[in-house]
Amino acid sequence: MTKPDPSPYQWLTADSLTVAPLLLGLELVSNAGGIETAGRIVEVEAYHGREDPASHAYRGHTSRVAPMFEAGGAIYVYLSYGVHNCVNIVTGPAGEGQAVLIRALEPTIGLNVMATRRHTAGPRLLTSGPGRLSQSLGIGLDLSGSRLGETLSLRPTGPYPAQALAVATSPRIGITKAADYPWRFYLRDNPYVSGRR
DNA sequence: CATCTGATGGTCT
DNA sequence: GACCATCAGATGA
Repeated sequence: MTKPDPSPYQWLTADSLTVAPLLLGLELVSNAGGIETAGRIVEVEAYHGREDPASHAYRGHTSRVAPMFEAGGAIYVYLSYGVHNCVNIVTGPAGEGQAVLIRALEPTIGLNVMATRRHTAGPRLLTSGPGRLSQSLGIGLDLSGSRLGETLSLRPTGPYPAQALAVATSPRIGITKAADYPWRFYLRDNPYVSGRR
């Protein structure tokens, strides 16, 4: 018999830029409220720690961003514009402050539940965007600081075509100096990738 | 299609 | 009191 892997998320302690493209194609599963909803990750955004001006960890360790300084596999949720929750998967070793923002999913499980939570049934409006997908999966601020394997987990899905991986290097909003490294990863031509380019 | 703007609340200064 | 890793609805072309 095979014993369950005690640490199936060990690979998330790698650098956020390494982890980000590996998250594409995986299914993000939520069991919030005891109801299963899920979607395939099609767009992510990598953030570094203290040296990345765009990162919430840039200004150091505060209570809000404390989960970002946990070891890879932790969940960091923040409230955006007073309206939307956004989910990050923390990466890197403890103390680094790295994370990957989940920007878009292709909905796979519980579309009806998502439609109820979102007050719309338009498939593209369910999980195409960080605020939308969090609402669809029932992800609240209370999940910040939890770990994958609790309410949220990752599950492998089928492979995607090699040419589907796309990378953007355009400068982030708020950064004077253009990002000199790739930071946004998405599945090319996937209809659920968010509109922002 | 593109661009603009109001909503709204936690966090930090 | 300022600042947002966003979204929906409105308006104009």
